[in-house]
This record gives sequence, C-alpha cells and structure tokens, in this order.
Amino acid sequence: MRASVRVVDVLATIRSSRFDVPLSYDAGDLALRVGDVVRVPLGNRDVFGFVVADVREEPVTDRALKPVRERCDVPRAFDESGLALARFVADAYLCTLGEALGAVVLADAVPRVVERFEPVADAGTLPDTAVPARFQTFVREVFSDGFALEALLRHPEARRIGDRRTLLRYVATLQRKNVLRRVRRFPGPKTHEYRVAVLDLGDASVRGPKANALVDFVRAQRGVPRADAVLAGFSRAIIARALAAGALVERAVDARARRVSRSATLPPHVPTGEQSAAIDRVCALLAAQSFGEVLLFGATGSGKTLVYLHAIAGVVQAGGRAIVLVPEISLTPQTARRFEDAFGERVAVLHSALSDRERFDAWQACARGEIDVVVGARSAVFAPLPDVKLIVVDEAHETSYKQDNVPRYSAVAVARERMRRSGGVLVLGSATPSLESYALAKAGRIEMLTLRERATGQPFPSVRIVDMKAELEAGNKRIFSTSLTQGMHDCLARGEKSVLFVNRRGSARFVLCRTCGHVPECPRCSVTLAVHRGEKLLRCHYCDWQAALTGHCPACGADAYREFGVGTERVVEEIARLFPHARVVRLDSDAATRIGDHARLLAQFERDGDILVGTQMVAKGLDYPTVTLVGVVAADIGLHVADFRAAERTFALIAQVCGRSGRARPGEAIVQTYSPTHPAVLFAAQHDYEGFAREELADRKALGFPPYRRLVYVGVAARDRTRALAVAQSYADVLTGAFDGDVLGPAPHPIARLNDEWRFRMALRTRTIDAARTAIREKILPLAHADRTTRIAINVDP
DNA sequence: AGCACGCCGACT
DNA sequence: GTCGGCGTGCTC
Repeated sequence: MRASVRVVDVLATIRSSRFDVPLSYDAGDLALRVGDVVRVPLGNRDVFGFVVADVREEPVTDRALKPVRERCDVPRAFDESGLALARFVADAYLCTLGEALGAVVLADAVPRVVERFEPVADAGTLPDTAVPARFQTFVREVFSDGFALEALLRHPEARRIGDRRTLLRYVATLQRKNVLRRVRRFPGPKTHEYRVAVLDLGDASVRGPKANALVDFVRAQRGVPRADAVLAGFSRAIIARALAAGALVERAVDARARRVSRSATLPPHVPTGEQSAAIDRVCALLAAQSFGEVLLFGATGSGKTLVYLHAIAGVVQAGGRAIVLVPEISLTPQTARRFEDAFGERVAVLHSALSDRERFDAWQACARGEIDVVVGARSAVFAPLPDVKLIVVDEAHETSYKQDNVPRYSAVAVARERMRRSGGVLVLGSATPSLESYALAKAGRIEMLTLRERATGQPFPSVRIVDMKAELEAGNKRIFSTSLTQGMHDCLARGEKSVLFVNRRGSARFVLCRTCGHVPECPRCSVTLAVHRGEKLLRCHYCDWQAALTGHCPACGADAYREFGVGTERVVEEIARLFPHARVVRLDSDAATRIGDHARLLAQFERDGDILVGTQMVAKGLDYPTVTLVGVVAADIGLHVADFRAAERTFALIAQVCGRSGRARPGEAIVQTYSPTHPAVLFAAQHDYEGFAREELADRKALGFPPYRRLVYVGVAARDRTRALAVAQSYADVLTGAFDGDVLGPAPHPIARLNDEWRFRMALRTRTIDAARTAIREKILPLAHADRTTRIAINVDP
C-alpha cells in the first residue's frame, strides 16, 4: 500500500462554456508533462484531455482518484508558454480555459473519439419482436452497417424521434438487451515529420487551358509546394487532374533536412535615413533584453517591411526567433514571399491554403526549433516557437486581429503579453494606427518611430472630394459623379488602370416596392435582404438565407421594385453601360469564394484589366504600380453605423484606398460622399492622420469611449425575445454599481435578431477593466452558467 | 405502465 | 459537452 499518489490535473477536451474545471487523476507511473494529451474516464465514458499542471505527490485520501488510462502517442499539444497564453486569454476575455486552448491548440493535435454502434447478433437473427414497429427500418439499417453516432442521429427514422436524448435512451435499451454494442474508438497517433506536398513536372501532358497554365506555373519555379499553387488560384480539382494525367507528379518532401542555415539574405535596398533610424532603434530595444513596444508609424509605401526584415535578421543572428503577423495572408502573398526570400527554409508561412496536415506539421517544426520566423494571420501569435524575442504586427490597426467568435482575443494584446513574458519587443506597424496605440505613443507610454516619405519617392496622390448632394441637385442621379466619370474616361483613354472601391457586395442593399412599400427581410434575422442581381437572388448577408429575385413584389404582386444602396455588382453594371469596351474585374467575397480566386482575379486585372471594382479586398496591402486613378464610390457606407469606431474605420479605409493610386507614376483619387465635411473624409483626403486623430480623440474623450475608457459588451441571446430582454435586464441590474464604471443598456443588438435568436446587449464602460472583469466573472457567469434558456456573449475590448 | 420531454446537477 | 435522475403530462 502506497502512502502517496501521483496526482495530475487534466482538462477534458470538451468545448463547453459551462464546464471548465481541470479534474485530478491518478497518474500511476506515467511520465506526464504539461500539454500532453491523455485519455481519462469522465462519468461513465472515456474522453481525451490535456495535462494542465505538473504531476505532484499527494498523500492518499479516502477519496479514490480515477486513473489516467493512457498517455496518447501524439506530439504534446502545447508547452508551458502556450498554457500561460491560454490562461491570459481566458482571463482577459472571460472565456473558459478550454475555449482559450481552442485557439492555442490546432484541431489536429487532439484525436477525436469515434463512436459507432455495432450489432451483437447478425442481421439474420434480428429479434424483430423485441423492437417497436416504428423502429424496424431503423434497427435493420443499424444492423446492416455499423453506424457512427452522428450518422445514427441523422438517420431519417431517428429524426422522427426529435430528441437526441430519447433516441440514445432507446439505443441504451437495445444495448441492455444485448442487441447493439456501442463501440468507442480512440484513433492512433499521427506521425511527426514536417512534410510538404511538392509538385513537379511529369512526363505526360494534359489537355485544357487551366491545367496547362498550372503546368507552366510549376515549370517556371520547379518544385512548387502544392499550397503555393492553391494560393495562386489553381483549384484542387485542376491539380488533381494534372496529377491524374501524369503531367505533374507530387511528392512529400521532408522539409527538416533543408532547414540548416540560420543566415539571412536581406534585400539589396539600402535603407533610407528614416528606415535606418527605425532599424537602429528597434535593434537597441532588442539588445536591452526587456519588454519594449514600438509603434512604427509609416505611410503606405514608406517601406515598413524593410524595417521588419532588418530587425528580424538582428534577432535571428542573436539566436532568437520572430513572429510576423499579417492581417489576411491570402490577400498579401507577396509580403510573405519577402520573408521567405530573406530567411529561406527557416521561415514557416502559415496560410489558409495549407492542408490541416501541413499546418500541423509546420506547427510541430516550430516546436522542435527548426523554424526561426513564422509569418501568419491572427492565430500565428500562438505558434509554439521557443525564444521568441520579436513580434511584428503589420497593419496593426486591422480589425481582423480581433477574433469575432470565442475566444474573442486580440492578437495584438496576446503578442504584447507574450513579449512581456519573454522580455522581447513588439513592433506595431501601421499607416493609420489604432487610436489606442496612437494615444499611448502620444502619452509617451510607448515609443513611436515615424516613416514619412514613400520609399518609391512618388508623391501621394491628389485627392478630390465630390459632394454627391451637389451632384444630385445638379441633376445627376447616377452613382458616378461627373468628375469620376470623366476621370475613368481619361484613364481609359491613356490606357491606364483604375480601381473603384465600394464597401458593399451585391447590387443593392435592399429593394422597396413602390406600390405597397414592402421591403423583403430575412425571416431569421432583423435585416433587409440584399440584392444579388447576377444570381437573381435576394440574400441575407448575415445568415446567408436566400430567396429568388422574381421582379414581382411578393406582398402585392406589382412589378415596381426599386433598388436602394450601391453594391459592387451595381457598379460593374453601371461601368458596362458607360464604357462598354472597358475590361472590368470584380473582386469581392462573392467573386473570390475560394482560396486563390483572389490571386487569380488580381493577376487578371494586372494582365488585361482596365477597371477593378471591389470591396475592402482591394484596399489591403496590395501594390498596383500601374494604377493612376482610385475612386471611392460611396465613402459614407459604414460611416453612420452605430459603432464608436465607424469614423476611425472609414478614415483608415479611405486613406488606404487612396494610397493604392500613383505608386509608380503620379496618380489621383476621387472620393464621392454625402458627408463632404466629415473629419474622417476630409483628413483622409489630406493624408493627415494626426489631424484626424486629434479630433477623433477629443470626441472619444468627451463621450467616454476607448482609449479613455475600456469597453465590454455583454450580450444575451434567446429564441424567446421577452426572455432575452428579461435576462439581459437582470444582468444589468446586478452589474450596476458592481464595478467602477457605468452600464449602458440593455438595448437591442444592432442586428436584433440573428439566426432566429433575439439579442440584447449592454455596454460596460470603465477605467478599471479588471474590476469589470471580476464583476462579470463572479456575479454574471454563475447566473449565465445555470440558465440554459439563454446564451451569454462577452466581448472585452470590442 | 411506458414513453416524451424539460429541468438540473455532476463529472476527479 | 454528456449523462443520469427526477417530475410532469400524455397515450395505449
């Protein structure tokens, strides 16, 4: 009889906001460390879980611990620093540790339990009489083939028993009668190599233009990673066809062998004076070996990337590692390419075109220390690299760094925490910094390094603001002003390219019947349906509900629909009417649904397009050297939404879009608006960030918004509207006075109904965010935990 | 009695 | 998230 027992804390890999406590198990004589995946008993079943604390010796008590069944033979899911970051996320954003680990751990790192039912007897000896008549077919089918649990639940017979619970109870009686056996399989381990699927030329040929374009693509570069081909716009189907024909061959390359050199090959550009100063300053901070944060405030085209590259080279030479975050990697493949060119095989680019397996392997290579530089989107901030001494966040103001589902973390905040813990440096690069960063810099809390000149030496484009109210009064009812029409005409005549930016997809925001006033709305959400004339559809942009666009009003049958609000499709139609010979490329999330579409459409525009029409996608990061005219069709979209950041976002978008013009030769920009005197529009047209920030910060201060106070949204959703409101109100009552700050609302969410759920939310404003967090955690979460009729949604620093 | 269904707490 | 216990109300 042993006097002590080896105890280990395990968090079941259950994604539940209501189950969050690590449980203690008897580790037996297993060697276990933090991040290991184990199988443990929970209730009357087995589940997988993560070890979240080191094994400790404890005296034996009368309460027997259940044993850890096994240590799964998979690479550890996270290390101590990953766990620390997950704890930070859970704490800061008020989610469970399990939810936070969902961001740190790749889905592939955890084996999934596979549940099936198998017949004990064979189909011939099915005990027909023991089975209720209505389940006859159902049971026969289960017997004919072992059913996975999910398939079982989706079975047409099973659907008649609406309730999952009842079905499982029925299946349980079949188990008791020894008719069915429930089988849980725990899949085996994955292998550990970092292998990349690489395409090479084969002996045979293949027919079809697309397939041959792919073959040319592979020929030009030899040994192209499959993911690169996908990112370049070649579909999986085309790749499969070229492989089947033998025109290409695929092999799995173990990238490890090639990852030897730690040297850097920096681009030949000589840094400008401003760039050198910024590089020197960042390197000095790095040498100090303690936490530092820098705002690199550099206009579009001022060469921020060169600063990043030099800083990273310094870090790598000193034996450290670096992470580069970019807003949306498939939109900026050439940025990633610059890091690969500089640091070669020791760079891992984590982009959305990687297969799950490739991503998992890359993650493992990071953990083994084979990677020095990771380039990736938001989630790459958790990459399991050891000794990270520098994190660069490019375009740090971008909203995509904040995850909009649980865990609702900000990658910038996580990066800051990570650098605090390891004594490294955080560099936030932006042409239009978030007002939070800018205010910190102004207050001297973080350092600001400024790049004022464009690296190409070209001047910023001249920007003209066109007052669309005046256009209307002058009798122009079209969506293009006289100046923009003229500008496009001249641009076409010169054989130059133009870009039109419209911040809305589809043709129109909504339709209205002029006979009866009917406006079609989504049956599940409280929004009007947008018009997609190309597909002849009315679509909900929130839940994707669709209805046919018939042209006749469903309420009164009249043929009197009128469309309101401009979208990309509408703009394309208008251009076709005005300039029938112009070659137009549309770039929005409808045109670019799959990975790679984006690159393909851009290449098409670059090659033989005249006018590019698109949403935010055209504003981001891309360099169009030959574009000399940029038009913002409706600068007001997004300016009047109920969001305290509306002005900041509009300013950033207009500034970014205008920055796309005149990269290689002088260009101009035309901004159409109904609010020609709005600061967001005016200052953006003058390329005056500081002027905008001064005014906007004064407004924020007066209204008590960030960065002067922190904000937390607490939302309550339920199928029943009254219930949602009552619960939200009760939370507001509890929170009022529970922390130093105020509670606004509850008010209906800006989209009051989404996916058949009614939503209310309150805003907490405070100077002491920790007090607000504590109040929510201690007073609200237990209530939310107990109430299964509503869902709570908490968003810290929205 | 047998079943459907909602509510609720436990899970080491 | 999953399970089992328990109370209620309906049907055979």
